[in-house]
Amino acid sequence: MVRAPCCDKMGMKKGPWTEEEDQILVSYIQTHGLMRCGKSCRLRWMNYLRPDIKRGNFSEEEEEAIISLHQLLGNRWSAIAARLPGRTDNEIKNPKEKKASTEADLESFFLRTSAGAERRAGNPPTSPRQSCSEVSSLTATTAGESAGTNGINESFWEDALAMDGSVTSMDFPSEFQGSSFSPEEDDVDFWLNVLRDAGDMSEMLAS
DNA sequence: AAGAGTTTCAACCGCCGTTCA
DNA sequence: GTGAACGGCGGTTGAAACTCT
Repeated sequence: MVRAPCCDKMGMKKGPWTEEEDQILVSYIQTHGLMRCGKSCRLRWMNYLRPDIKRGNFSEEEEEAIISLHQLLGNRWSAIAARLPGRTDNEIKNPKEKKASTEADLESFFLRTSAGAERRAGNPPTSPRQSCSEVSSLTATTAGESAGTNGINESFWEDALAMDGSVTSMDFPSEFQGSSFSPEEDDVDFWLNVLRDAGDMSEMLAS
């Protein structure tokens, strides 16, 4: 599998430099005397100068998304940033200590989720088997293709279901066991919806 | 007012995967 | 097929800004 070049994503040209492009670059450097390596220029552009960069504080929604995605993806800052338009990986990882690194913050976020409401109310976890089977049926109908191409293993399910707080990894869908998995960026929204639905179903089952 | 301590965040580093000659 | 260059990433650093005493 070959990752699509960034140039394709951004509508930029790729491939060998032309004579004309070389001349433009040379004259620019001679005129402006920019003594920066390409890597440094790229970083500056990507993290600061890009016109679509969104500056300023994170909204509450963005903070919650970051916390959720961090639980789901770990320290894959670029993958998290890809789900937050206008935000950079640098911006997200820099204040991470204040976002989700403390138990208190995680608990605070958790208590705002549907499953957290159960925990807050002191209710015992609902049936893991029922909840998990609900999740598995969701994945079977909605994520059939992506499961086939990505593969999903136990650790993903443990991480994902742990977010709900009321289900365990006791009985993962058998078709997902034993295969390797690395969530694709494009699947994150899907998995967040799965987790959200799992929380909602736990409440339904408990009532 | 000023020095110490803390926080913020842009920039850098090094590694790894991809591309291309 | 191979090696150098490049791009992208996560982790880290350090200077500036801010807060506290």
